[in-house]
Amino acid sequence: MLRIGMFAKVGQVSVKTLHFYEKKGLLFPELIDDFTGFRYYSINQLPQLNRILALKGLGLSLKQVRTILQDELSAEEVRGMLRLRQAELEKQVGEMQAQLERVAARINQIELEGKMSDYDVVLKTVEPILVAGRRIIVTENIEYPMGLPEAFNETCAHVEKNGKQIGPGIAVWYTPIDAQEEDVEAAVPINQPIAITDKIQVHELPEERMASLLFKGKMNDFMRGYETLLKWIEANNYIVTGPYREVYHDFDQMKDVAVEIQFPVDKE
Amino acid sequence: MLRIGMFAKVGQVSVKTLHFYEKKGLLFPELIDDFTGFRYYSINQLPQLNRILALKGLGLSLKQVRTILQDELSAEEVRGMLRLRQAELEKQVGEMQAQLERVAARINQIELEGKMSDYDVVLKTVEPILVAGRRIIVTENIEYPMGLPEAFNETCAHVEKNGKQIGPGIAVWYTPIDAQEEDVEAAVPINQPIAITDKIQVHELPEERMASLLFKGKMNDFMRGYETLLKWIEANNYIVTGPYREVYHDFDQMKDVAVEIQFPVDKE
DNA sequence: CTTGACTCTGACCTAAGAGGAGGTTGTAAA
DNA sequence: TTTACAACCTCCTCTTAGGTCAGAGTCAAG
Repeated sequence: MLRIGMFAKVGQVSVKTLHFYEKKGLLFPELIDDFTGFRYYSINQLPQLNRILALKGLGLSLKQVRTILQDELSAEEVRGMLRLRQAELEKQVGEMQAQLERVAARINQIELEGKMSDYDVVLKTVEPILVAGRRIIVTENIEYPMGLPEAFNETCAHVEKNGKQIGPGIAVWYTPIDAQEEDVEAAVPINQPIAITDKIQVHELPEERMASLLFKGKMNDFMRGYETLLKWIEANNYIVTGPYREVYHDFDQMKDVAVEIQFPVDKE
Repeated sequence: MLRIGMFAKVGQVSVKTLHFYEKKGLLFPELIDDFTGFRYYSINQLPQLNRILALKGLGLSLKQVRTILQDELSAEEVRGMLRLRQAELEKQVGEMQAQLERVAARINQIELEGKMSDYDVVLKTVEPILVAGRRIIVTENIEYPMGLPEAFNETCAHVEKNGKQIGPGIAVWYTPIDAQEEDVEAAVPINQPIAITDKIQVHELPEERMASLLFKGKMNDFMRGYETLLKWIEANNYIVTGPYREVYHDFDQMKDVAVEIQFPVDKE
């Protein structure tokens, strides 16, 4: 018979851990002195403790360990749990490696630019959203497509008359980023379908995984947002999978604007 | 100005999270209505939220994130934190992969044997321990070396006379596991140096990383303990790095014995 | 008999929120 | 104007696997 301290020592755990395992129903001392409350363990209980530690060492929770020990699960069931754990672990390793890449990219970026970038990229999943949109082709001065504000004005006016705008305007670029002409849509979110015209269509922007960056500042700095975002996408080994968007959260040309740039991305 | 629900939606976090970040001093609403207590955020605060999420996404704790944001750490300092995080992550990935191996080994073992093994192997670090020991060479019947019990008796008697035994007897095997003769020591733990003789030496067993298994049962089953332990060592890609030990926690030949087998191991 | 090491219970702490209770406010339809 | 309902408020408890005291009782050796 060993007192708890001794048993803890041979089992290489803390006394608190033994208290805790007892409270959780995992391992009870062979004897508890009724008067003093002292716990006494037998060396024969060491295998039980070792089993607990071994299973915990596979990353199972104490609750799972208790299930295995108490309910004497069959080999099948245990194997199932381990398979599950295996899948979970593989996922976690993958996530960690992705995180490692992001950390490395950040370090790299700091070393190159000497400071933390002003903008941060986040990965988000945007919900599908119903819009009324006017799609235009622009061939001149494609950095600031002249027709886009007008297209938004038209669309907004149409939406006002026939329904209700429920969110900030969205520009959707259907052309590759450096093409000779721009194919862009001025889209306005609505909550239910409205009448269409020959120019203004109603459709749903799909749900997508987006790499997103909120640009805040003067419009003449705007391209830096694109630079940062595209650099991030490259550094993190994503690829762009479709049309990208600009969401005009706040767009008063006189003051600072707030425009979110979103690129749909996927790994590899 | 957005109410918290809206801001949470565009920022892709929960309302709870915004409450929490406020409590932790990470992100305060631009305005709180004194009468209603309602929080109002500006879309201009989205970059702040995104920065928090980006840094958290690197695996930094919220406390670290707050340090970075509040104290406006220099690029150097931030890089230092990220380096630290990188090292930490690499370690964790290594541990996870080791865990993955252990899980796979367990699954394998269940599939081969159709049940969970009766014994569990644990990795532990044993403390250095002072012993009085009698080392003998045995050439006959090496599975149960005839001289070993006598060697223990001698050593125990000597220890009794000159000091005090402070733990269970330990046999230390200095020969490879399948050699033709056994070179084994009957060692008895003591708390301070005692007189030596020409046969009984006093020395310290070193601290070591041990793969350990507690065998409990009849002695004629004892070799199964060795089998299990050696199989485990192989399956987990460890190698044996030195003399192995048997610790006789309970060794009454008439009843079940409790003997711990310890092999010093290292990776690769 | 005293001292020091060991043990007991019970309470509070960790990270990052999730979930819920019970009450108040904002907005839209009837 | 009333009413319904969604959104919001604060406060409380819960999660893991124990760690860290505090205050009191117990054991073994000298």
